[in-house]
Amino acid sequence: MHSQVRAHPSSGRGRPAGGSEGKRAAIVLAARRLFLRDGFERVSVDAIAAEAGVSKRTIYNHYGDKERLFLDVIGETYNTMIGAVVALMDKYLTDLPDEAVEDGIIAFSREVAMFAARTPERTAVIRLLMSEAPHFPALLAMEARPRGITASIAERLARLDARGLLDVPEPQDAANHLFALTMGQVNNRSMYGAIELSEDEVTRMATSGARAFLRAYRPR
Amino acid sequence: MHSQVRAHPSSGRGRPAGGSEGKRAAIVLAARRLFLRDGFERVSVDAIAAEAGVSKRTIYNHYGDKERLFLDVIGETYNTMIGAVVALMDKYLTDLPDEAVEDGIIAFSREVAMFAARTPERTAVIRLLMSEAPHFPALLAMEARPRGITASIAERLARLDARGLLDVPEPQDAANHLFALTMGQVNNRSMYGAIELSEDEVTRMATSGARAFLRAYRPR
DNA sequence: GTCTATAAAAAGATAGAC
DNA sequence: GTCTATCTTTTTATAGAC
Repeated sequence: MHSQVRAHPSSGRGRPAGGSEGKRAAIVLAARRLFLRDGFERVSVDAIAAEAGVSKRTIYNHYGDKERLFLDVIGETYNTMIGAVVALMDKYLTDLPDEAVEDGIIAFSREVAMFAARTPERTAVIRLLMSEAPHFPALLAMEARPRGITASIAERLARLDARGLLDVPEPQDAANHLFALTMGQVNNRSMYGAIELSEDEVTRMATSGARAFLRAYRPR
Repeated sequence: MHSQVRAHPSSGRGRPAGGSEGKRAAIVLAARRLFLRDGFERVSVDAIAAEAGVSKRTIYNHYGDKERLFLDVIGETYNTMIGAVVALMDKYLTDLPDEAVEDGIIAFSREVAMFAARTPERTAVIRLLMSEAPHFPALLAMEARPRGITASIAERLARLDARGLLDVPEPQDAANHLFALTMGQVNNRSMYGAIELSEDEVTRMATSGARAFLRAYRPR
């Protein structure tokens, strides 16, 4: 059959060997790497133990079973990725000078689209979430999170509306549209990272998407 | 790779339920059902054999190994789904009377978004494609297909532009935008069907997306 | 072509020593 | 807490009869 997961035992060695906490961290790191790369079913607990440089029994002592380890690790990774996207949102779209709103939104869109296309951990964890959610309903508890992303955009758009720089009667809808026209386009076209997109493609998509957004929401 | 019904070696016509061709069809049906529901790794050849009502050995005689059966079945299912979407595109967006273009595009968007949300075979096969593509590079050969969908939209938009009913200088970009604002929104928000969306939610998303599209591409 | 029966390997989880 | 060694079940794939 196709290759089974066999990690190199050496790759996990050399870390602070001492305490229980160090081993736990090594397990999390190894599990994240392997789960994101190969999915739940294709990764064996043996492989995680080898990659982390601990025995399999130690993993079972810490987490009880493979499923719990998976949910723990993926949940944490997902939250980290959502946080990174929200941070990106907060970094841009703030304090745009009146005359640079349109350029600012275009630059923001490019940045966000490029981030979407070039952060393999983000795409991998979302692909994993989508494919495993039917088998681990607990994963669906995280569904509410992405709202935070567009909520963050909506807040900025409402501010731009208040300054009369955009015409955004429904900020939440508009935020969804900006998201769909930039990051959403990248997600769909790349199949969440399964298909590689060139930098040019991403830039063109984001730019044309942002321009369409501006035509729709520019004050008349 | 591609999966067509093989030419029957002995019989001239028909398909006796107990014959080789009948069994092959039963295998395909069972495999599609189980793979779409549970993914590649979670489905055993034993389970497929039981579901199809044939022996495991018969499956191996027909397909050689599990991977080939999977690629065959998923490839055929994916092509079928793409065809259904393109057919939907072709059904709408044609012969819109001058005064009903905007309403027609909104109706089209709702229809397409609802189809996207309510066709579990479509979402399941795309989720499967995304999650398995890294392990089966052959699946990536299908990546070119989705272009057919937006190309179909682009053609209609260009026609509406020629009639002066829309202002669409770049039909392919505009088609991508309409797709992103309707079906794309549904795909992203539902995580390709992993999260259930209410009918109201889908309708609201599609309607607001179509209206944003129209504001961006309405003639001035 | 199709079936029953059976390899051969790998998986998740546990026992018991230290 | 951690390790080595082992149990039990399930998996893919094949042998050989009909």
